[in-house]
Order: sequence, then C-alpha cells, then structure tokens
Amino acid sequence: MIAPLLRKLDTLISLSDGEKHALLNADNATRHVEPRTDIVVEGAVRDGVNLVVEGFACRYKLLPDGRRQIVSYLLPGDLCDARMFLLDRVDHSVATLSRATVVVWSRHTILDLIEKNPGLARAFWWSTFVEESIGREWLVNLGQRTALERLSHLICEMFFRLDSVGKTRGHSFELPITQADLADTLGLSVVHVNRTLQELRRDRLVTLSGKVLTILNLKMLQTIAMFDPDYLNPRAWRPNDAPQPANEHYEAASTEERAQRRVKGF
Amino acid sequence: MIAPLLRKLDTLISLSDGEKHALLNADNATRHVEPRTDIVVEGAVRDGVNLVVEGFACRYKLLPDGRRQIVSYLLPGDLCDARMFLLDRVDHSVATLSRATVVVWSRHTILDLIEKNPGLARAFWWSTFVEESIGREWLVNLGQRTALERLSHLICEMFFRLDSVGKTRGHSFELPITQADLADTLGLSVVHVNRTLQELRRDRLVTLSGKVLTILNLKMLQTIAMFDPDYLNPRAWRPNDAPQPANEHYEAASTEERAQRRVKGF
DNA sequence: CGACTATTTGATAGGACTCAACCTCCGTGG
DNA sequence: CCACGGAGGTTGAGTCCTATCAAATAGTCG
Repeated sequence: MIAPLLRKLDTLISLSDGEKHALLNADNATRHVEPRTDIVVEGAVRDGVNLVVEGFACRYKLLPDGRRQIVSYLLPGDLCDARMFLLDRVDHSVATLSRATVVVWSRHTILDLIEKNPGLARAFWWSTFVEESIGREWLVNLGQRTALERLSHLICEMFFRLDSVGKTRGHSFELPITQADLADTLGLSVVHVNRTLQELRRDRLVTLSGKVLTILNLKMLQTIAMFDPDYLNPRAWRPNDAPQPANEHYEAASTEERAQRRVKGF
Repeated sequence: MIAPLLRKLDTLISLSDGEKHALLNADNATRHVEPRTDIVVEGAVRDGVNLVVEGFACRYKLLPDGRRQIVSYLLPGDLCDARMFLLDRVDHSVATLSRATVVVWSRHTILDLIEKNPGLARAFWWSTFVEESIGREWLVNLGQRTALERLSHLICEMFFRLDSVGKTRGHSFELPITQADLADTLGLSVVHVNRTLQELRRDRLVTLSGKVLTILNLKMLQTIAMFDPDYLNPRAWRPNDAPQPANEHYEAASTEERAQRRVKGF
C-alpha cells in the first residue's frame, strides 16, 4: 500500500529493514477521496499526516478574485504535509486532482515513528528538500520558460517522479488531471495549454489519449524543456559519497556521536 | 551586527536571553562583498553558513541558454543557507545584488550553537518555513499576476520584510538593486519592468529615486497586488501561542537525546 | 440518452517582448 | 576640471506570444 513511499524514501536515503517495518506496521487509516476534494484546507487545524498512495493531488493558493495557482503536485508516495505536522496551520490548501487514495497517520503515530526511527525522520526531511528544490525549478519554469518549454518541463518532471515510484510503464504514465489543472500549474490559459499540447503531439514528442500520456521522444522533450533531472535527486547533489572536508570534523569527533552523524547523514 | 537576525528570529519564536547571547558571541567572520558576487556557487562544496547583515543578495538559477531566474531574496537578517549546512551541495547559486556585508559561521560553530541551544535550531527551522511560504507566494506571483500586480506585490513584500528587521524609515527603504534584477525576479523584460515602474510612479503609488523607494499609498499598493502579509508571519498560522503537542513531546524526550532533538527541534 | 464536464477550434485583442537608440549618472583619468 | 566610458535607465516602434470570447465537438457518468 505504501510501497511508493517506501521506494521513494529508500532511494533518497536507504532505509533499514527496521525502519521499513515500522512504516509498514504503523497505524494508519486509508481514505478514498473523490477528485477536486480538499484534503487540507488553508488555515484549518491539522491533525495528522497524509500520504498520497494513488492518484494526484496538489497544493494550491487562491487569489481573492478566484485565480488559482497550483504550487506543487503530490504524486503517489508524496507526503501531503511532510514536516508540516509541526505547524498547526498551513498557508495553502491541498486538494485531490483525480480520484485518489490517501493514507493518514495521526500526529501521535508520526511522532512515535520518528522518535523510534530517526532514520525515518531523516528520510522525511530529505523529501522536503526535494520538494523545495522542485519549487525552485517551478519558479524558473514560470519565470523564464515559454509555454512549450513549461509544459515539456512539467511532463519530464512528472515522468521522472512517477518513474521513481514505479508508476510508469515504459515511457507512459497516467495523467489523471485536466487541462485546466495544467493551466493553473503553468500559469497559462486552458486554451493555450490545449494548443501547446497539440504542438507537442504534432511534433511527435508525446501522445495523450484518454488519461495516458506517452513520451515518444524523451531526449528531444528534455532538450526543449532544458530539463535536467538532478534537482529531483539530492543524492546527486553530493560530489560522491566521499567524506567532505567539513565532514572530517565529524568523523573525528567520537564521543560526540549519532547526533553528528545524523546531521551529516541528512 | 547580527541585530537584524536576532530581531527576526525573536519575532518568529521568542528567544531566551541565553540563546541571544549564544548567537551574539558565536565565532564568526565578517565579509564585505561587492555587488554581483557569488557567495554560494551551485554545486560547490559548502563550508559554513552565511548571514546577510547589510545589502541584498539572492538565490538564482541559470538556464543553459543564459536566462536567469532569481528564486528568492536574501535581505538583512536572512540566512543564506538556513539548514543547507546539512547538504554538501545545493542546486542553486547565491549572489549579492548590492554591496553587502555577510557574517559567516563555520559549520562547526553552527552545529555547536544548535547543539547547545535547541531553541535556536527551532528558530532557524521556522525561518525556513517562512522562506518556503515566500516561495509559494512567488509562484502565485509569477503564475497568476500581471506585471503591475507582480511588481506591486514584490514591493509590498520587501517593505514588510525590511520593516520587520528595522530597515525602513517610514514608508521608505533602500532598494539597492537594478531593474534587470527585478526583471529576473518577476519573469519580465527589463523594458517592461521600467514601464511598469513608471506606471506605479504615475499613479502616485511609489517614488523611486536614486536607490530609495518610497511607498506613497501602501493600502492601494496592497490592493492592486492582492497582498496579504500573513504568509510572512508563521506565528499567525498558529491559532494562538498555546503549547503544542508536538512541542511538549519534544521538550519531554530525554534519553534519546540530542539526536532526537536535533531532528525534531530543527 | 441526457446533462455535464472537458477538449478543441476560430477569431480577435492585448500584454509583454525585442530591437535599437538615446539619455543620465558616475567614477576614472588625463 | 572636463573628457571619456560604461552601466543603468528611458523611449519608441513593431511584433509575437498568450489571453479572451464564443461556440462547437467529444467524452463521461448516472
């Protein structure tokens, strides 16, 4: 059930068997949620942590006049709240885009998990790094790229993210969202998203029928989008796994421990 | 020297005298940096944490073809690296926009500070929440707002942020950056930034001479920008200041220690 | 099958970009 | 003290990308 999460976290930071077990066995409640349903409402008090298991969800913000901007996607394996269980409220809402399955851990359960499995805390933390990194890339997308580039970039990102949780088949994946959602993600009008999509199809870059998107020419799509998947993989941000000068300090310190290692391991 | 930081953190989460002292007395080196100088280079190995004390800096990303997007501003009191001292590398660069003064803490110093003053760790952490919240608001800005709205919003944000660290005089503040920087921030061309700025002046909303910006009609500017300062103040996100379950737990944990505190407290 | 919702198409308008030139302010140096 | 050079700011003209408006088509679900 929570396989995508396990897979994702394990990629970020390899988890011990104990940690995997803990996650698998933690109390949780499964919810099936209809499309266009708020999971977390801006300003509301939070009670637990949600994990998207199946389907797409998003964080979004509304302007007083009704304009909507989607600020991130929550794909299978993504935590809706990440570390937000520390905040009572959030400044944005989270809603499903498609029909979705969500696993909910109570605040208590999560804190207990983290307490007993520091590695999990680390992994959660890393996943927020990725989220922030994606956010920065989205800023570049909205600020600098043209409609064609934006859409291409988003498609590339989705492909890589879904692939990392085993939700692709070859170069295809389900894209259970509407063009209006894409528009609110890319800062474009629906009409223009539609035409841009047609352009991608015309150029034999992708296929999109029903809710299945197939990338016909990934390399070309990446080139157009200037897409470099590094930002999705913090592991790659490290030069390699060789200790850094800054780290020697820690390696040297000895009594000092887990805490130090923890920090580094992050 | 680090007064702006103290002031900011104290607003986020009130600091104890001990914590303030620790910060004030921590070893640090002061650097004066010329405009347009990289402080942190994408992909480079990190060694310490930088704090902007005076002047403006920014995080930015470059596209292969040279387009630049500024993804956040670092104003006086802002930490360039926040928790990034845990990562060896970052996916973006940080550069000064104006002449700036930067205080540098070594990795060791920072870890020591955090170790001994969990409250500081918490405060740093909170400050990253604000940063993320700002990032989301910027996404809305780039995705949904028109040029006039974007610029107005950015000006409002700067005003509120600078005001919170005592860097304003009345409704004026120094804006030591170039229109080209604004353009790369707002996803607009320099020419259009220029014209939009003129529009704001024509409408008697702001004044901008030399490097000093004065807001003549804050209320109107906020209305145009649909600016709501809440996102800058996580305190407001909490229902009140009653102790939270999460915190009780955190305070309570005892044997497992620093490691836990590190993770949780941060 | 009917009522929606989503996608597509056509036509038109407009916001923002580009190109190119000009101006203004400063710091430097002869 | 003024000439020079460069960076930043300003203007004008023309174009293009993207938005809007409106309507038709296709899909979906009960």
